[in-house]
Amino acid sequence: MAKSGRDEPEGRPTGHDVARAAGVSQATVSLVLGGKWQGRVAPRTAENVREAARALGYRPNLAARSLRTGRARTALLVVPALTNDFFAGVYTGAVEVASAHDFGLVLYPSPEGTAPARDPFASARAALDGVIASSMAVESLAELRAGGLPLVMLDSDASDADAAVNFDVADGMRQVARHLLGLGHRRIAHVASAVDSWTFTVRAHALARTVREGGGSLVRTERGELSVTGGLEAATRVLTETGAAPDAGRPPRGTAPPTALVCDDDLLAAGALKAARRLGLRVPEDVSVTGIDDVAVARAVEPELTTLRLPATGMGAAGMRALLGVLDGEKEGDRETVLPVTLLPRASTGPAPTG
Amino acid sequence: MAKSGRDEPEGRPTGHDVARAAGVSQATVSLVLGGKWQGRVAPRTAENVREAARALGYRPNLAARSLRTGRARTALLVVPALTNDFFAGVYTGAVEVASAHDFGLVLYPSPEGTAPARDPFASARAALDGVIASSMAVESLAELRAGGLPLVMLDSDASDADAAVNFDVADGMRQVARHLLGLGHRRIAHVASAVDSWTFTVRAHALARTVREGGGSLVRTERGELSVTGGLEAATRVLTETGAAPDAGRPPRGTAPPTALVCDDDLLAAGALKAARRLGLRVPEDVSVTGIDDVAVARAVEPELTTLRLPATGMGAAGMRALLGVLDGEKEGDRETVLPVTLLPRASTGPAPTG
DNA sequence: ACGCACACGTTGTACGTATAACTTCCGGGG
DNA sequence: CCCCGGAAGTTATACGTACAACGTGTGCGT
Repeated sequence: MAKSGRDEPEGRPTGHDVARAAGVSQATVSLVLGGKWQGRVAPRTAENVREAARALGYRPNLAARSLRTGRARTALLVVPALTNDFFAGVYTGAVEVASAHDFGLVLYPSPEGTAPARDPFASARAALDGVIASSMAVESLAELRAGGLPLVMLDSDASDADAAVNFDVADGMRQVARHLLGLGHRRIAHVASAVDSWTFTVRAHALARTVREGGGSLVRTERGELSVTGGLEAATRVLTETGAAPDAGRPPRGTAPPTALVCDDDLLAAGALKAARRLGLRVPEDVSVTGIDDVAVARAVEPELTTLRLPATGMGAAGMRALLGVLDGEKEGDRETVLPVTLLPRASTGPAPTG
Repeated sequence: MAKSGRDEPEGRPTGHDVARAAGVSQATVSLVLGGKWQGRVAPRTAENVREAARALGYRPNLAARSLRTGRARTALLVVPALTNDFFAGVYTGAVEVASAHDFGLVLYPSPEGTAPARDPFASARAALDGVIASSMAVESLAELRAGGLPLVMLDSDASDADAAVNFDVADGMRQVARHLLGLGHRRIAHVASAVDSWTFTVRAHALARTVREGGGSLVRTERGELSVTGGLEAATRVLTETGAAPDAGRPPRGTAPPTALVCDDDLLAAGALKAARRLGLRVPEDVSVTGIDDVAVARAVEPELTTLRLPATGMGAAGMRALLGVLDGEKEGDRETVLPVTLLPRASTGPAPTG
């Protein structure tokens, strides 16, 4: 079988094989397939080369290319969790832009959203040209920088990165607050993220300020892990310790009970719905609940969540574009992109209970 | 700046830099750091080399290594969805084994669980040594094979792959069926997956057979997309069209209403819970519901789901091990690994209603 | 005293690509 | 008629690594 002539070269065809088939040199093949043959190779010849490459099923050896050029045309996307479809959206957006520029995108799910493993390349060991990191803790950010790679931060403080893409989350929180104020709510509680990254700090400030300016007050803040159970626990604390739940035993401690719960993401909000139900409170008749992100669960729960839609795919796309810009050595000033957010009023918010 | 002596070599240190620092040749560096220096290099020298490498922060150039060896020490994991934490578990298990063998693992989320993009390498463009694919449609499997890469299938038909890892899902379905039969249920409905892959076919057969053998009957099968809304729709059809829901308008069409809904995964089951609630049925008093997978939502919904725990991380780990075995050229027979599953009885199943 | 084996390395090369530098051909202006 | 310049390619080389094939020196047997 293997002895039948060696016109069939060992394994995968290389640029030399294509060159031989097209009757040119390997250098010409590289020029043509690399796209920079204008004025250097006759159109007819170029077509021959492309034809031969197609016929042989030629695929450039990425390792060789990468070795020669020093760049891998691959980026790393660091996300805190795979299971949150918000980050799935970020990935989708980023991979679309990447593909359009013939870039690869490798996904690294940083466990717990905190620190990537000692070496992010241990699992995503492909050679990388840059990193896009989402919602990271500060120390792990430093580790990434230590790699010397260009870094784009998503939804985070921009100061330590080469570029940043953020949501206008302050505006979003203002929209949420005004929505609730418009429904008559005056006593509002904040179910916040337990981790203390930039985006959550901004949310808290914008919420507090807008509520105060609108004549309401932020009666309580409880922090919880960004999950349904985290929301359940935090919201339970809010509702029982403020006396919002009628039969919770504990008396209110000076503060009147909130009529609305603003949650830092949809998972927390879903947990808050569970907490309310367990405590015998109806949503939205007794208490209103809002989320952020507009992930799938926002519409899966009952009642469906009023939430902020954050353009996740837009953020991924913008992040990838920003990274490409940095890699192209752009010195332009738009190092920070801000994306608008939209309030989606649904069934989990309603008029504040009278009294 | 740049003129200050060239004792500082351009960019990242290479094996030659390490060699110079350690007073040996680059070949020796390669031998030592490659681990195969036993009897070829003096222990003292080896230690010197390692020391120099550490001091310089040497990192082998993966592109060069890959070019030289022809292997990338990187595998691709294809999963249908990022948002399902079952697959997150698979990834976790696989990456653990990969890291232990100094392998990289690149994640490719195949949109919709059906076909990976025309070229899986377009997004995960790292050079690959093999592929681990989970729950794929048949035609896309053929595309993967066309790449000529070793392929390990997870939870799928083993015939077309170099190795396979499966759950003992037939046994699992028997456990579910016996659990329900033991609670007195005799009329059972199956909320099945809309996609028709191997694992779901097996589930359906095992369920039907065990129910029949236990003196019950499978009164209905409805298919739905593997999501909460898919489950909501399919379960609604089951409950209304069989007359299980009292005020659903449509009369039963010859079949008595089911008292239990066996769902092909936890998302479907969560949707079924919603459907039951909307139709005024209590779970488990009026109807019992079971899921499969034991993902986070199984405990997030009310009541918590009785479900089958499938060892997702175990599957990922076994898959990676199998791939490594294939790459090492093992001819051994254990091309198929079968993992046991466990029934977790929780609050969504109870005694069948009398009458 | 001679060589021979063994321990300890080194030299050389190839992997496939991109690109700088060089060649060759040809037509036209001086 | 000669030379010059552009078009159309080609030749040569380097990227950093792994490994096969070669040196060296030292101790030991005979």
